[in-house]
Amino acid sequence: MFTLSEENYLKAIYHLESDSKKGISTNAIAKSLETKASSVTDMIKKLSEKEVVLYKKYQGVTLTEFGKKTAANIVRKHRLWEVFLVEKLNFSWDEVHDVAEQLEHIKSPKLINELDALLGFPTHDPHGDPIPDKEGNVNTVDKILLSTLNKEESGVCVGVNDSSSEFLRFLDKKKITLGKKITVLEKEDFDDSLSIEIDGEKLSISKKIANNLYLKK
Amino acid sequence: MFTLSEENYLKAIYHLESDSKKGISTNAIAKSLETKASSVTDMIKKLSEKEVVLYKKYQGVTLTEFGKKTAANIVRKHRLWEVFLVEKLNFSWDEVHDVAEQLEHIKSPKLINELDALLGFPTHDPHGDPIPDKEGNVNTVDKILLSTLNKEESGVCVGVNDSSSEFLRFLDKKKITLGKKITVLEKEDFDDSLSIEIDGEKLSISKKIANNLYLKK
DNA sequence: AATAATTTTTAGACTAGTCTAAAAATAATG
DNA sequence: CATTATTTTTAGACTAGTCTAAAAATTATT
Ligand SMILES: [Mn+2]
Ligand SMILES: [Mn+2]
Ligand SMILES: [Mn+2]
Ligand SMILES: [Mn+2]
Repeated sequence: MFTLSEENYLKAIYHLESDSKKGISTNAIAKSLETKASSVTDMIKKLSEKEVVLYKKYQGVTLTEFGKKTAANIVRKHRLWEVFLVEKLNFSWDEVHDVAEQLEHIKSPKLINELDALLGFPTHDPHGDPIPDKEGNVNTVDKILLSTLNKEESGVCVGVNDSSSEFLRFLDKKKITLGKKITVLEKEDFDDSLSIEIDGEKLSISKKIANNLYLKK
Repeated sequence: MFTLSEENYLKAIYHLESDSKKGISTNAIAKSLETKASSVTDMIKKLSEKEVVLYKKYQGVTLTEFGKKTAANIVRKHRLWEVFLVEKLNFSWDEVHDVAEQLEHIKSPKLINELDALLGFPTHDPHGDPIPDKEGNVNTVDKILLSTLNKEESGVCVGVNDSSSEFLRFLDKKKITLGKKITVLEKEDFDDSLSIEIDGEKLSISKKIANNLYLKK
């Protein structure tokens, strides 16, 4: 069994690994958990004792297979709860994160299995992120950033890179939701902004937005 | 805000107060939380600082109004989650307690309001215990123990005194569920056992059972 | 009322998790 | 390659929550 704190560390390392491949640095973990490097070093030693990470001083950490499975299961719970909050409890996608952050630590295999069934075995959370299965396997889709599309190309919204409330509410305001088709009409060299078509309407989109919205061609 | 531990102490005191009226003793709290009296004394001081209990050395504690409201809110959450687990996730009434014990500490007013609505604003949990409203008010029903009924009298099952898995599964086996009518056919002076009628069938019930089943006349 | 039994509190210690400040190791730079 | 700069680890301290053992207060019993 893992403590709440250990679980949060595991999850942070899991997410950092999916981006960077190499050993995860103490500082990277500290930044992602808004804690201090010295605290991270302490915790890493505990996690290493528990055989969920491999650790050699000054070399960063890597999750073991056991660690990966454990972390994936926490992510699974987090995302299933997010679906529940949106589908059953009328939360909007920018309200779910903090609550899911708590709910992901509830210990009960039956609870999560039944929740999965209640929700109809969803494959993705409200932000388009894939839900790991019971074994910790994830279906990674080949999604690309809107900013990488060329003029005339189009795709369907499938996820966000930044899932802050601010960004999500911005998307809501612009009526950009998952599942909608976007076509790039124009790319401005000057400020890298885009002119896109969505819902048959023309919309101007900044570089920052285009860098945080994932599409599937 | 209260820590998980503080919340568990508050809830324990709340339940003990509803039985005993007077100041709750250190030992009683220790017993109910399976901890040591010295730990209780420490925690009581913190709770007293936070103005949720009144405390004078060697005199036991009483909840303040604020403390009562806070505790009732935790009980509210516990019982709403129990209803959710039974109604939506196919848990049986003997499986819900440990999970609800964790879920009751999740912090999110919106979560609990929406859950309440999803469940159709239930008034009682799966064990027949009343669910406090948002203000912490409880609808106490005048329920009586089966053991207090006289020969020929009858009532409807509305709750349990002991909510251990063992007792609840025993009731399941005997098909004694909330809402069913029970009539006392015979009272044995020898061992205080009862002969009852339920579902048109005759059943023999020990003193221990009769002391843990609540009826409403 | 005096003594014994019980309850409660205190004193001191321990673990988990965190922090600051300093030391050690690694990486970057001229 | 020698010197800086950065990263990481260690050392020591702090809080929350718990425990054991001993002291103090209360309650029960002769
Ligand atoms: Mn979390
Ligand atoms: Mn998400
Ligand atoms: Mn609890
Ligand atoms: Mn209950």
